[in-house]
Amino acid sequence: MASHGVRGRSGGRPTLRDVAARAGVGRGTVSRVINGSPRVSDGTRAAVEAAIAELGFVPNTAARALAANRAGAIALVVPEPETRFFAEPYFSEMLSGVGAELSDAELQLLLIFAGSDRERRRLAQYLAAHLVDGVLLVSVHADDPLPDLVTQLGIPAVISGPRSATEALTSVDSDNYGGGRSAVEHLLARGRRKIAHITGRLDVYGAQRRLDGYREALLDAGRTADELLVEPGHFTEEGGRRAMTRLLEREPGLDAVFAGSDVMAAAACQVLREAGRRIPDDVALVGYDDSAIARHMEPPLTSVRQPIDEMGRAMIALLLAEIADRRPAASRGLERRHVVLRTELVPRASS
Amino acid sequence: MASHGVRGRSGGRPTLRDVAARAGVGRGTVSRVINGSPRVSDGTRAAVEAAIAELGFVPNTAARALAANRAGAIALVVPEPETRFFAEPYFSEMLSGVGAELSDAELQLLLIFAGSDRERRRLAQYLAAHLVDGVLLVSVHADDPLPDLVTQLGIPAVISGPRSATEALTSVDSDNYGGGRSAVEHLLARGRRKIAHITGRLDVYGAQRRLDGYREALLDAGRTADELLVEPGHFTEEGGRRAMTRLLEREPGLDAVFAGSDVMAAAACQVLREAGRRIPDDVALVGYDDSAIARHMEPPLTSVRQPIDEMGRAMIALLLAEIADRRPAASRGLERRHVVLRTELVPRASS
DNA sequence: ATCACCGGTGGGAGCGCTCCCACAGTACCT
DNA sequence: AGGTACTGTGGGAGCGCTCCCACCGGTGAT
Repeated sequence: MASHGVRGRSGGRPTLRDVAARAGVGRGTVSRVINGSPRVSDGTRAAVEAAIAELGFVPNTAARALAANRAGAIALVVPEPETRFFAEPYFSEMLSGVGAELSDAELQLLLIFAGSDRERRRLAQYLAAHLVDGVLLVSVHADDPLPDLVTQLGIPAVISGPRSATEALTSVDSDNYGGGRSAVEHLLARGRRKIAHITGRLDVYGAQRRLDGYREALLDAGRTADELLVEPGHFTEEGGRRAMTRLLEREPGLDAVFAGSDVMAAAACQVLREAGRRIPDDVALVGYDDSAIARHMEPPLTSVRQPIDEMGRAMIALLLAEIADRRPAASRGLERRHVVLRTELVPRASS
Repeated sequence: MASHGVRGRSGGRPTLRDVAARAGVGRGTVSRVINGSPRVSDGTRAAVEAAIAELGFVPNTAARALAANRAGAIALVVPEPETRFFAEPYFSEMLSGVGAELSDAELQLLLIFAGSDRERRRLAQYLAAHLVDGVLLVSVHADDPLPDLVTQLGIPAVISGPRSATEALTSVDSDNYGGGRSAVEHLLARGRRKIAHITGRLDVYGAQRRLDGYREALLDAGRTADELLVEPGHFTEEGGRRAMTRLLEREPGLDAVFAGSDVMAAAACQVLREAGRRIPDDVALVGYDDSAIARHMEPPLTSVRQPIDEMGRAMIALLLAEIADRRPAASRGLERRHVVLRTELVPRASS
């Protein structure tokens, strides 16, 4: 008795061949069924599906990946240390959007931190080994070499905040310009006259765009955008505090502040209060992100909401398209896709 | 010209066969080198390593997994919705311990949430497909069917808080009993006489053990453990608030509270203050977890620290051993391993 | 009736690796 | 001298899948 071909060593699990035998069809047909090919008659498909159910067949991912030359996984790369990842609700929300959109596709999502040099080297190796079919990049700074590495390796990628107006990678972003505008327009509509702006790090493109929105909203309203009313806050609590302090010294007559993030708005709020200013009576305050902080501040903070989970969804959709496009290897490098989602002002008691 | 065997379609990447040709050795030898087999002479090994470096060879994971019948990945399963995962610093710290210990092993870590029914079904499929070589289970409730599923599928697993004293799975835990004791002993040493305890959910084994430690420390000190001084708090802020309120009504003369978690301690702190009690003058307070909350409370909270990152490390070490043990399929089911790491009381101003 | 064509199907030939058997060579015993 | 053992090595035979070519029979055009 030859023991040849009786059953593999994969823990006794049925294989595609077993299914084919059971259903009385060829291996190719079973493969077509599990891959949803339209070139299978209804009767055959039903028979194969029955056999799959009876045997409890689950395709072997490794074999699939090997034969089809794809990894069956995509990576969400966070160029930050883990601690920041957990601290920022931004990532959590992004992750849930990504997960939701991905749950249909039979792709595994890998979460990769690239905060330290060590981790970055590991990532580079990882990408070089083509262990993922595509990459999602979030929270990338303007001078980060990561996007170039990815481009160079020819790995499909989508970035979640373009690094500049001429971003080479397919990107998803929220309308930072519009968000900045809406904050200012809201304050103007409330009768505020002297509106200051605490910016984020201006090497982050989104922060720059919020500033642009702030300026142009003022100009369009027939005012001059006074540069003395603009102060950088670097997206940090400490930066926000310093910026607010300086603004108060320089422009004690201000009656509104638009902060580039909720964290900075919270810091500004403290400084204002310490200076004896009441919110919103003396000074109106608007933040950005509509994070948990905004809702829990006293008074609750008016803030510009970004549809982060939608952004996650959009990233996956674009990435899947990139991956699919890749096979024909056709017209690459020409038309790049950029999706911009709109923001929404959430008015609360602070303005 | 036959195009046979020239180069695979894997994006032009070199294969093990290319390395073998380049080094002038057989394929088996190259395989031995990359797998660190000792049965290779030094000279040959050097030659192969040189060839690998020159070609920039990276083994194909899928092929490896297929041939060796292993997945090359392990899963960290969190039976909670994502939101809680991000909210609890516990997980973040655990993850970093796990990551640190894992970075040497060439295993991929998958983070899997199993909060919803849908996610659980997905996970079951995942495990059934043997896409991971082992599973790390954290934060599992006593009645969760997950551990049984894993056992049934014969997947190596380590659990991070045993479900009972007779946990069947290999487990890692901190010394909850000792932690409870140390909190009480600390309060006794500070001269406190009437020490209350707000427990966590008692269907969580660790919470039960903390309670045991509380009781026995009191008995060992020659006091009776008054059950009227024990009140369940369910590990939640709201639960902690209610428990403290009830304790104050029932035992207005208490002069110390040991809470089963920092969150509950924070809630208790509020209630005490509203009741006009000063901390630590009137009532001393001790928490559990030594989380960020403890450090930021006013006054800073004395708390029992668990070495969470060490626990993560230990889990990986045990899991790797389980996976290695599995091959010989020898004496299974007999000796189970249980590691208990010691806790440490961190004294601060609240006691 | 002849031919091209197309939906539906079977199965060979790999994908790149690991496992394991076979075998050469050396060393050490009887 | 012949046996035994062990180290180091080569390469065949898969692992379970996808891809693709060949083929079969039924249509519609010629």
